[in-house]
Amino acid sequence: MTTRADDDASFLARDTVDCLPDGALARKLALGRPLRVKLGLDPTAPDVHLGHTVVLRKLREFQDRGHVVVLIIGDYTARVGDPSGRSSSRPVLSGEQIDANARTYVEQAAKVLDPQRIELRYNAEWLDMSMEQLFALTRTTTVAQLLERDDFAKRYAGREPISILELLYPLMQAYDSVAVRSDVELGGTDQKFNLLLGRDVQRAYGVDEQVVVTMPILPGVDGERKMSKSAGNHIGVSEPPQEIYGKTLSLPDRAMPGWFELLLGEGMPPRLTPRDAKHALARRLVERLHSAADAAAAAAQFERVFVQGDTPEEIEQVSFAATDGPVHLPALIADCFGGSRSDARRKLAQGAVKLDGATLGADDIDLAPERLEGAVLQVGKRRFRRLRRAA
RNA sequence: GGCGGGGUUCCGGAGCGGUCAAACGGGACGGACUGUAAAUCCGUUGGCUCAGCCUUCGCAGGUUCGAAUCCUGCCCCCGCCA
Repeated sequence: MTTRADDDASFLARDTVDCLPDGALARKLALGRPLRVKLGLDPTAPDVHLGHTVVLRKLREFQDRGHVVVLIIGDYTARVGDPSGRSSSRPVLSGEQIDANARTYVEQAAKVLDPQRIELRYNAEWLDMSMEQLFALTRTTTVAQLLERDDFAKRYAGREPISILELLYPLMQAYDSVAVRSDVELGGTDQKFNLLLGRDVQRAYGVDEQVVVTMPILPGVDGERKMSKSAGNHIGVSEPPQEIYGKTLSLPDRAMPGWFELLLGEGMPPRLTPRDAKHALARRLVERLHSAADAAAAAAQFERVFVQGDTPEEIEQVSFAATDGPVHLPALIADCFGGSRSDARRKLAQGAVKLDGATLGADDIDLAPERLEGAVLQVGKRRFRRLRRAA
């Protein structure tokens, strides 16, 4: 016969990659108390993107069944930084920055999680330990065990540097599990090693071992690599509707089924053409992260700007200085859209700049203010500004 | 402690006395095309008062008509052996 716990377990194990060990989740659920489901966060990266939401959605399912999500802010590790040469991506952060990042993170995660059922913890609380305690922790694991991890193995074999601190990270993460008594830890499949190590370390400390749940990795908008901010192929959950919509449409068709599965938890609609399916996907994502009205507006604007080649309904206004003489266009473009004046000149030469729909050329360096007043300045396909003379 | 390899434009990585604002690849941006902010093709990718000028090749000096390239000192990084 199947119990309630078995049912819950099979529901929660749905679309996971690993749920280890076998039967462990059902046993935990059978305890009948709210489980503590852990997720560790890197406080250096406050930008939550769709890739993270795959794991967050699973956490939400736990919450909806009465369990508690324990978010751990890795403030201690961030404060220490990573001394190995390859670590420009791990700057040392101040306490205030970490707090601000954590707040921002929770705010963004709340688009998926139920903020009422989150326990927020900072790992400096327990990692700021004595040497003696550190020794106890490091004794639980051997170097060989750590070098088992795929990326360490590759780097070691390739004679690339691995700092002791990097080796220590998995141990610190594992100790987090000891400290918060986690029943379950979630992560992407790339976290599998660390999550399993958590079990070993918990056992060494005589704590009940956590269940390891891994989720598939979401590919980025390039359809190739894992979605990440550093790869520049991400869609942030806080991005404006228009951005989310447009970026979703840039997804290669072949990556669509995966996105439907991982983000919406359903198969791709079988009857739609790729084009309609992608628009439907984009709409659903904007609806979830913003609202139905925003989604409709984003769809309309996309149609207008990219299909019809028209200007958007709403254009940001910008004022230009009302000098006596002509206005220096490269300077104006640089001010409006960023970049250098030289870059603006190149854009002009490439026919990328339009004024009220008319393409300007490399010779249009100085324009009379009268021509600019009230006009729409466009650079490329998607950047628009309405010009107003400063009073 | 010993031996060896390095620090170049956003990233990776060529260049090793002039033809170097610096190959090539990636990324980014622009154009054409498209259902698409995809793919593909073409182009751009230090700054500026832009047919010219100015500032870049770890830092500081030096040699030379001329240095990313040679010399001296310094700083930093990496691997191997012990």
